[in-house]
Amino acid sequence: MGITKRHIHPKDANKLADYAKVLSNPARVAILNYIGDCEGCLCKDISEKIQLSQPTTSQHLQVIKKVGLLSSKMEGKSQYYRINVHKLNELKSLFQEFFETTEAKCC
Amino acid sequence: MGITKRHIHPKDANKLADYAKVLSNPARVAILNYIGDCEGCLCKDISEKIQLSQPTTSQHLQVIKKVGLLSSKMEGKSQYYRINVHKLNELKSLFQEFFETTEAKCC
DNA sequence: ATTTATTATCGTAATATTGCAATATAACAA
DNA sequence: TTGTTATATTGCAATATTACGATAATAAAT
Repeated sequence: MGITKRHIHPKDANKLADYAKVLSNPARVAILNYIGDCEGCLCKDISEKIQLSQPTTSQHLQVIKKVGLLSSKMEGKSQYYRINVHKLNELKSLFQEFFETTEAKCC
Repeated sequence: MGITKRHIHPKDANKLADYAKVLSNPARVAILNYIGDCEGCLCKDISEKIQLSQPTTSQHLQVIKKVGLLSSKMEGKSQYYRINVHKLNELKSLFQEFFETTEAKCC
């Protein structure tokens, strides 16, 4: 089918899976690593750094932004991307909790 | 294209993405949650619990097993799946490190 | 031997994802 | 206005993923 049956799974499972999906592509992980390195990054610079075309890079940026991990502000013709630390910490807690409860249960 | 250009990305990025991909489907997250609850789980029971067909459940189990998060042993006609705690902790550390270094860099 | 129970694999259809070229959009500069 | 620069969007082709029915494979029970 290709379609995931989200409705049959617990909310928590869907939520974690959604966040994991953002991290499930190495280009997006590389983007987050790179953005972490500078403060306010341009799509063009990112695309050069990660060696993907500008349209592809832009699309990945939208995917990451959609879940709230990125914020951006326009300045002139440049769009500066930043990591949303608040959201990053939310993810960090979610994953940590998942691993910890899973470990606690299975032992 | 549909094909991910793994070779252009850093090893770390590919590794994290590979693990994230396993968690990027709510059925697999639900499976890990359920297996955490019991010690040694049957595919049949899991498929009933998560409400997916036996073949689909079996496939998801193989995906999780492939990255080393599950071990299994045959007993009679039953296959008992267990969580590999060692691998689980490896993932936990990897994700934690990713979030922490990303946070440290961006502030 | 035949049935029953459990799991894995194969084949297939539907949908999703990835990546790029081409194009559109927007802001500034000359 | 025209040109330049940076980004987003659209359309598309190739591939991946998801889910299931049908079928095989295995072991125990009758």
